[in-house]
Amino acid sequence: MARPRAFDEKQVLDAVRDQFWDAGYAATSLEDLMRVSGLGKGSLYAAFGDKRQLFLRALRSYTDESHGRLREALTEAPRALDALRALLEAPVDDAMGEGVRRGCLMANSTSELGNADPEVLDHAHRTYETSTALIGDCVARAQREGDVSAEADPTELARALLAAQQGLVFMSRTGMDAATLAATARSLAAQLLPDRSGD
Amino acid sequence: MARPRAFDEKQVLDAVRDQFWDAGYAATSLEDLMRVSGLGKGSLYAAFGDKRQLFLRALRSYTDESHGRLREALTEAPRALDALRALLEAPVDDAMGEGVRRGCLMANSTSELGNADPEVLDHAHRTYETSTALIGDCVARAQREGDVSAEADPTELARALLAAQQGLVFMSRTGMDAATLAATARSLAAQLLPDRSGD
DNA sequence: GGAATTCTTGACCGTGCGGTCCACCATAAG
DNA sequence: CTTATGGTGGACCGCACGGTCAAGAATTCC
Repeated sequence: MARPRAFDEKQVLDAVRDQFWDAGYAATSLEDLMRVSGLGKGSLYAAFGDKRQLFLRALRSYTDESHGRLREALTEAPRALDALRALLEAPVDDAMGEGVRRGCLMANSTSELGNADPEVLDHAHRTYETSTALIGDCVARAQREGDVSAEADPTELARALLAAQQGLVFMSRTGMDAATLAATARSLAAQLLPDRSGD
Repeated sequence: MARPRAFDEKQVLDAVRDQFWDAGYAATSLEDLMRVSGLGKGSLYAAFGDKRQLFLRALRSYTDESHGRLREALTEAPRALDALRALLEAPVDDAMGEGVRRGCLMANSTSELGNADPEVLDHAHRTYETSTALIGDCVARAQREGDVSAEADPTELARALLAAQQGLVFMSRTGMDAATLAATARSLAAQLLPDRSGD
């Protein structure tokens, strides 16, 4: 054996991910990446390859974690309907936090690079397919629990919810104030997931 | 007087807008702008200032035109409800065209630059306020025409429609196929703008 | 035609980029 | 302690970037 690594790969990926998240891919320089990671160019290149590969690693790490958290949120909620509603109101909850200012890294990356980088586009496609499947499962559970009409197609409703959520996340980035955003989220939730307690 | 300009300002702005639209701000070089506009650096700088100012000009021109077309579509439709539904299905209609591949320039720009450039953020904010107002007027008309529940708050519904539309535009950029996208659009339209012909 | 004025072209500039490379260093095995 | 191995940091490279500028071309006015 020889000299061991002096850095933690996960920590570096997280720092790098935050930098790409804040500034975007093109606007992030290698110097930025060195600064936030604390590593020299040589180490960065030896460990991760060039800037694009490092970006893809950070992006995959981000989507993996996001899906993990999504799965957890959707399955652990006592009632599926509540989890689905929370999905729409999530962009609002941390309306004063970083989530709103930065949006979703996967969405930002798709917007910036989807045209030019087929690999990013493909990753985006797979990511949203997975999200749709996760949400669809939760919709199916809500149906079994009697909170969503049994006639709805779970996948179809999942896609509508996902589109609405992405729209909300985007609207929040335009500087819309928290109260208005919250009202819009509630409005969308009320129409896509109507209250059936009276049935 | 002296030598007149050999180029049409509008044509240059359109060409430049398309370039920024395809590649984004940071990934567009001055050489790209010279190529698509047919102008030399000197002319570009004398006429529009630096890259950022040129970008802002092109962006404003884009949003002005978009709002013009939106206003036209919303007011000229015989029935307001049809115009609102078309709003959601617009991203799908040209599903094979450029609209889907490129998304919305204002949305892309907000995503790329909103964090870093307050002027872009401010422009985004104003733009979506205007869009909300235009759509809200159309919702009010639909209410007068009896196609939308009179209890709904027009502005609120306008925001929900706008969020849904932005979400659809984004989903289309992830490589979702046209049929699935169309189904999602119909699904959202059905829930946000339910058929009241039976009332 | 000449003068004045504006537009156009492209050479030029300094800078910072992404990426390479190598001398040095820390560690583990013998 | 020596040696082998892999990690580290920064000097270095060529390039393309955004931006400047001056000389020349095109036009109008007199």
